[in-house]
Amino acid sequence: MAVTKSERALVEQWRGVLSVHARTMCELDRALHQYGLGASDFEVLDVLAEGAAEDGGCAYRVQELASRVHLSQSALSRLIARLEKDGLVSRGMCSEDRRGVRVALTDAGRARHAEAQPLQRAVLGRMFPDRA
Amino acid sequence: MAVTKSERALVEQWRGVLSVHARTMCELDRALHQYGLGASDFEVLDVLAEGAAEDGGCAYRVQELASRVHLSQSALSRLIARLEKDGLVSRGMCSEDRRGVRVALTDAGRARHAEAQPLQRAVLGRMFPDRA
DNA sequence: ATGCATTGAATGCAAGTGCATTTAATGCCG
DNA sequence: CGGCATTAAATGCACTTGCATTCAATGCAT
Repeated sequence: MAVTKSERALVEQWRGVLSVHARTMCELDRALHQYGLGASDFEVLDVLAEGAAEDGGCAYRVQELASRVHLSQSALSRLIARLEKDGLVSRGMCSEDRRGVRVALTDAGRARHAEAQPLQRAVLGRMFPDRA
Repeated sequence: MAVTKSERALVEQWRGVLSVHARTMCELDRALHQYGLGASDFEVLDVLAEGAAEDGGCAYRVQELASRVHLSQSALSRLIARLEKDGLVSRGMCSEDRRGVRVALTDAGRARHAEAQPLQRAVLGRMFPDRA
């Protein structure tokens, strides 16, 4: 019976995650669309901006981004291509490994992120009622 | 400063959800592919099977499914169409509202679900280490 | 009963995603 | 040095998804 009960709890837990994820993702997507961004786009910009805050470099390898963001390598590659087309990031070659690509926030990208961040945080605040 | 700290916590919380969701979803998808099912497919079968366990009827309106599963109405409609093509569910018209559609598990669907469920539960068990 | 707004589900369409493959640059072993 | 396995990123492709629209059935008001 312990088995049955914990199974039920497991399923409940998973459903909870699913539910929070779906609702938050959906709201985020809607909110960010105002700024011409999808949730994934913002996620990438956010990581880049955070990196830029720490050291001034703000240049990530695609691989590093992939490990911090929940996207496949191919999806990320295309996403970066889109962001570049919109002038929000720039792709530059990597001096120490010419296969690699360095992705950096442009001024426009930094600006867009700064614009969108408050709204994103507001949504998170709404979706995760205190006890944070 | 409290503001800054709770913002950080908020972001951490959200990233946590994102991370658990992505990893679990991915594993589930891989695991269920063995049975020719995607994660969404199983989610629907699971709801139907659960309903069938409670009352014998096991016939849901599409709307009811939509509210229990995290998919848009259109995605669900197509998903049901796929499941029907694979013979796992059947669509029947709804007597009290002829616009409505009743979706029911077929025997094959029930069987497939029964086959896949243990693996799904196993994955959940692995992804949510105890304290469930 | 007739007409009109509303609701349930299906469908056209464009976008984003993952898998598998490709292309380019490295590293290593002989 | 030359060839071969390996790694980084880009691309072909098929599939799923969501939004907007469509089509059919209701229900309500006149």
